Amino acid sequence: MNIGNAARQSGLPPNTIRYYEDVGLLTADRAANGYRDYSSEEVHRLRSVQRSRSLGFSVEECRQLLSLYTDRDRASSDVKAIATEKLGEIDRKITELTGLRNMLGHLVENCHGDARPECPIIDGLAATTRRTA
Amino acid sequence: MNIGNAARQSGLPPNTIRYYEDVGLLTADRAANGYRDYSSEEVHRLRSVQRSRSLGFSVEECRQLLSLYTDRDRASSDVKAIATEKLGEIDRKITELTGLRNMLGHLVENCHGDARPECPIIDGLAATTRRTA
DNA sequence: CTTGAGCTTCCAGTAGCTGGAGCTCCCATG
DNA sequence: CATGGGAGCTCCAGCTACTGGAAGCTCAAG
Repeated sequence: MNIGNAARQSGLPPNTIRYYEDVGLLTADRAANGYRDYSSEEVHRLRSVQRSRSLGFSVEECRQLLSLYTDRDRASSDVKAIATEKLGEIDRKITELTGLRNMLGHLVENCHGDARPECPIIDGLAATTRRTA
Repeated sequence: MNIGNAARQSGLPPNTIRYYEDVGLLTADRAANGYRDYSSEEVHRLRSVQRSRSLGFSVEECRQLLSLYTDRDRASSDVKAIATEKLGEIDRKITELTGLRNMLGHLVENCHGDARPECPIIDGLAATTRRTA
């Protein structure tokens, strides 16, 4: 599969995929004509990076996450340590997103949606933010 | 409160806070000596930006999110539209994080944590990724 | 009144793309 | 078989969002 197809399937622009290759996040086979050639496994890796990046993980963190299910030579204790660390971050992110979600959910439910600049929930938000702090 | 204190309370480095001021994401009062002076409200805004950025929202999106509970002159319909749009994104992020969480959770639970390079779950991960695709 | 931590501005550098120029390649159509 | 267009290639410049450091000012403690 060439890069355009891989791009569509992974949700990443071709240039970004090339960039990830440049920085060693992934490798691509080359066809006889010099075109990059992606297996479906590599496309899954691409998707995984796309997802992780959009969730606020750095490229370095993506590298770690990828290594969890790619480096079969890696010791299990290593896998466990990294996975556990990332789990903590993920749980924190989920908690924070859920808080944000609730806040915006209230906003949507309680606002009138008309042109009136009065939104009863907005006043509560500072307090909400304060509680989370 | 001066910038160092605001930095500790918001989790953002001072230079980043100054940068956010440069790009107009927030404003800071100035004390007589020229030092920036932050109210607790502004610290909450900082925390909110820190959180949103770490969750993969761009600075522009943070600007929108901030405006939801700051611009009291904004029409409610506007607030509702933006909030609804962001809600969708947040739900998607939560779903993806939950998927990632489950994957890593299995990894941690089922790996031995010793030096053996055999981790029974790793084989399943490609399939998991495939299912999510 | 000095010392040092913390503040100021400004500027250079880095991470992570993004878009474009200038080229080649492939394939469908005339 | 030629040819036009869409997709690939490399390389490079530019952008976003910081990050770190220099050079200088401020303030509280000793």
